[in-house]
Amino acid sequence: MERNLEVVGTATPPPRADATRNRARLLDTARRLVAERGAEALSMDCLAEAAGLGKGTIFRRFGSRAGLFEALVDDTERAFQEACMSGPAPLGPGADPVTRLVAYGRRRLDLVVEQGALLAASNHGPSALGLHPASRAAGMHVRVLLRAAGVRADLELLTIQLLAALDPALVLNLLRLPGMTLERLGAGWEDLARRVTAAG
Amino acid sequence: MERNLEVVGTATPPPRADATRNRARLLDTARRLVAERGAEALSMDCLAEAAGLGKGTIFRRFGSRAGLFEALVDDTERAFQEACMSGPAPLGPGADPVTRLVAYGRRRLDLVVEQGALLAASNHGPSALGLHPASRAAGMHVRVLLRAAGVRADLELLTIQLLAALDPALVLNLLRLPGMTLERLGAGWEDLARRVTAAG
DNA sequence: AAGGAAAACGGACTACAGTCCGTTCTGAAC
DNA sequence: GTTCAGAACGGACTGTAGTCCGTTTTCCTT
Repeated sequence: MERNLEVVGTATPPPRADATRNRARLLDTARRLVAERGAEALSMDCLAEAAGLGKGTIFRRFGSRAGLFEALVDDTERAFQEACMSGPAPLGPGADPVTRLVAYGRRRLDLVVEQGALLAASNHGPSALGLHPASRAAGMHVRVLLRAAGVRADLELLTIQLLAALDPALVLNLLRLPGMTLERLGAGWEDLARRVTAAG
Repeated sequence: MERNLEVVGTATPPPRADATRNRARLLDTARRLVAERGAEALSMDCLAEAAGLGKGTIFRRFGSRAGLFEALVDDTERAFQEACMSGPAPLGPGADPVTRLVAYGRRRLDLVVEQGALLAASNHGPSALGLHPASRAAGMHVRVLLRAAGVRADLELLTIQLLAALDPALVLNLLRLPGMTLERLGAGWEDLARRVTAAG
């Protein structure tokens, strides 16, 4: 008898019951603590104690602090990605590429305002690269839009340069500056996007 | 008798001899350790021991780890800033603004390759803002060039967006990507700068 | 239902940035 | 030269992310 009837080749064994239960418990507790005291104040020791679990369990499950936050924003990121790929225009297909690119940045800025601390904390490493799936998806999306807009350039690089302007940590800090508003950032993004796509 | 003959008004008392000596000793030791083992491997405990000083002294002098690295790159940053303001073209005055902007980014990328780890470690906070003097000077310079190039936009914001593409941590990570070279980054910057300044 | 291998767990442990406060040193005034 | 106020120092202390390995739990096999 095979241990896995569905996939014979690269079979990943199903997670154990306690692993699943504890994962859910950690995420629930984390969400509660974040709601109560903010994302920055959430330490791993604190979470472990509040969830009644060991610290090692957190790191086994999520790999790092950033990995935990990545899991926390996973739903939102999936929904956002879905909206980009198959939702209504102007974010989804239907509008022209530049309009979609503008809408992408504006919606992204909204997201940062809504849950910026979570997003910033979910950034692994020094700066955004195409490592975690969410940022990989973002890069793909923007690159496709740029190509569709007829931009002829090093699209991979241009994409990274554009997305750097939407980096949650950067945006969060900008919003703390006097005289900086979400509207202004949105207008700035639109201007940048139009300039970059203007030449062709 | 006045304690300070030169500046009467807001007189900052001169630093004590031991403070000056220890500051120099810390910087020397730090430079040596960085040369031997790299910037990432330099811990403050380690530096304190190697310099034969207490850890408190480091923090009293430099405020933070980033502050220490800021002091370490201070010479280079000053020279760079000087070259931008009054050096030979195309970096300094003489060339047209767009050419200067292109040269600025290219030279900045060179600097990141030369001492990227130091620059990355000297970044306070989450992402670059106009807080420490070096980045304030960079912002001023780019903003002036954009204005001189006739760009009509939210220049403060556009400057930040452009400089985000030169962030040391980002650039350092990009260079680790397969197929990414300094030349490619330079070309990418040039393309971005020309696109942004094209519209007016 | 019993056995056992592998996965998951727990919490002590390490390494690190940054703080605190009692102690030491400097330099200016007399 | 003595004094002394305040600057500078030292290193123990705190809080944090992440690691390690002996112990416990799961669940497949028989």
